[in-house]
Amino acid sequence: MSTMQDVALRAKVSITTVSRVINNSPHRVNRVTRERVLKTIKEMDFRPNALAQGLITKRTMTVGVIIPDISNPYYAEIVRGIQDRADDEGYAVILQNTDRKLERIIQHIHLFREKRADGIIFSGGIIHGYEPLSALRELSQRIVVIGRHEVDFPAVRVDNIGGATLAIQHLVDLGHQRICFINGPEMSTSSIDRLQGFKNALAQNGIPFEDRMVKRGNLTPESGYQAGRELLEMPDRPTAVFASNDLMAFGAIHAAGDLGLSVPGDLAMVGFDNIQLSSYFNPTLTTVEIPMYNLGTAAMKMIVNMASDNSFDRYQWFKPRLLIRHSTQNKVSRE
Amino acid sequence: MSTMQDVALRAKVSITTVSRVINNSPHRVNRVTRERVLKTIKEMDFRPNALAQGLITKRTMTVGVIIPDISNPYYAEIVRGIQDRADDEGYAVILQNTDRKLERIIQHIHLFREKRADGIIFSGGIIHGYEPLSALRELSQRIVVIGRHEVDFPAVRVDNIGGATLAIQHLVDLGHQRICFINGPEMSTSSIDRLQGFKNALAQNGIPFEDRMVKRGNLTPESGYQAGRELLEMPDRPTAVFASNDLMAFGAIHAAGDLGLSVPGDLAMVGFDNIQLSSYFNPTLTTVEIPMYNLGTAAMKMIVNMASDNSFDRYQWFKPRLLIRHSTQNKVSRE
DNA sequence: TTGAAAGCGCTAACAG
DNA sequence: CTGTTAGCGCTTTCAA
Repeated sequence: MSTMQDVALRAKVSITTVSRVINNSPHRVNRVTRERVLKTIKEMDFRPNALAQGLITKRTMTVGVIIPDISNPYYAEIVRGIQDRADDEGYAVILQNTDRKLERIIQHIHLFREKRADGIIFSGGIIHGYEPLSALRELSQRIVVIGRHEVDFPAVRVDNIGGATLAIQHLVDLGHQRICFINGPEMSTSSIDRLQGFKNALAQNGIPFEDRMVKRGNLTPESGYQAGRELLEMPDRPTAVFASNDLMAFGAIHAAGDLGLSVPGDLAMVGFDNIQLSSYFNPTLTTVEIPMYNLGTAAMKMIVNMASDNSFDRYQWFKPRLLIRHSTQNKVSRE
Repeated sequence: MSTMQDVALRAKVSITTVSRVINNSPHRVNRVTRERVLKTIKEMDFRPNALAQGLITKRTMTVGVIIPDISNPYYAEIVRGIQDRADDEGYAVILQNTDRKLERIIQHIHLFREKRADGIIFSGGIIHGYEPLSALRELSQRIVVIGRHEVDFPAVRVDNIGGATLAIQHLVDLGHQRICFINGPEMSTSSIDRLQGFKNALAQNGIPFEDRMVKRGNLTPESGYQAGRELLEMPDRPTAVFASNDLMAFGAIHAAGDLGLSVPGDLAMVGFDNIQLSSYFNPTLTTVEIPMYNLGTAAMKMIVNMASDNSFDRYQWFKPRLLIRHSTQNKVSRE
């Protein structure tokens, strides 16, 4: 692969001049010379070595993104937002999955340090005490987290407590009293917040909370199916189920079907996230919408702002919205 | 951020020695010295600068991945496979979406050249003549494509023609004669192959092919819905629809519902890919399974093999499988 | 077993 | 406007 040296030789200029035209340096370069260099570059199909550039400039135009799992449409959508924005800004994104494993998180952070990523975006809030993230504080790298975290970093957030409350209130308004909750993984901060919202809403409506009304899943349809089955086989079967994400809601609806129960006929169902398929599922899913794509673009934008602007907003909040669809269509009359 | 220089100074050894212990160089280092260096590195939380390393070694331990769209669960699953394998092998992956736009593909290839990615994995076969990919031939980078392409690169492939044939034959065996096809984007090589399989199967069964039986979508549920509606509103309504991916199949099923038609009661539906939700959708979707995750790991493995082994298999084939579920449950009696 | 020195490909003063 | 020079942080001969 050709180097700037090669270009300089062939264009009969110094390597410095080549550098200047490549970087559109403010330092003026004669028009004729510039054209000649440009032509040579094109002829040789020369591309500057980003490693060498980064070594000097201390900027790699790379951001690292750490998420639990790209197969989850929720994260895929966030990543899409990040990437679109990154593309616009000339950044490349390195993606890493953690499956919420602490050791992998740490390993990925090290990698991003070694590669001198300009910034790191961390999504999928987790509870692991202070350690892994706090290590980042010392770094010169820009950090943005999506969601709530133990450590105080610039953040893009959604009101998960409020979102869950919205969902439960909707169910209560429909007449439901026996409402169950399928929660997400315990290390997840969203799980904690959504459970909180669930409890708040019950309390506000004078409905007693019981532990057995809550099952835990790992955000997959499988786990939603499993949790749904257990819930629906309880003697005092719930009339409504709220799931911590749409994928688990789909699983639970499936479980209902297998038990001969229809949604929304025998059971109301509410999800969380509003992934693309929620409006195509049968029945279409009532859910609490999170603007995932915008979460991604906002986080990336923050990373960019941190470079230039010191007075950028450290926190950005997004409001969840309740989308009422067919899975909660029926009012409850009995009871 | 501390450098090897700093470590050397503090450990009272030469920078060379530090390098040797970091790289586990075959060149022997005294045990005591090594321990001391290691201790110092830990104390200072030193991480070698990958840019500097790459500049010299000409290896970045980075692969670029180019796909149409990470929000599509099909690609998300492939990417997951690539990443898991990359993690195991110590590679980082840079991900780029193209939305099947030629200019973006070219732009991303340039980026990977500048960043000196060791390899590039290209998924989502496209038809753009020779140009963008052929430019890659000259590169020192290792290239692997997933799917069929115009240019001959090491590849991981699936028999799309055979897969489509499987689907149609299943429908014919069920008694269907008026079978429609919702195809994918025209630049996509899979679309071409699946259409071919569709035609082949019809021919084999003596069913005439008509252009109007084929609609084109862009692989989203929305486009499947649209295409489904058009197909189902034809005077001689089809009794079965085959979609080029599961997402469009979901959309088409939704369209059927809106028209008061039930699947599989009034209409049989077959998809392609077997994304995770296909077995949770209502009805569960009969589909042609593609081992997406394995496609990803295989491609990444190939990239790795290309580094060490010159006799690696340039082509790897995966067989699609038909998964029969509820969306094709009913036999056709009328007609 | 250790270190000195050269240089990967580029940018950034500093002169001219 | 153009070029010379000194590194960026590391690996790799080559000596000692």
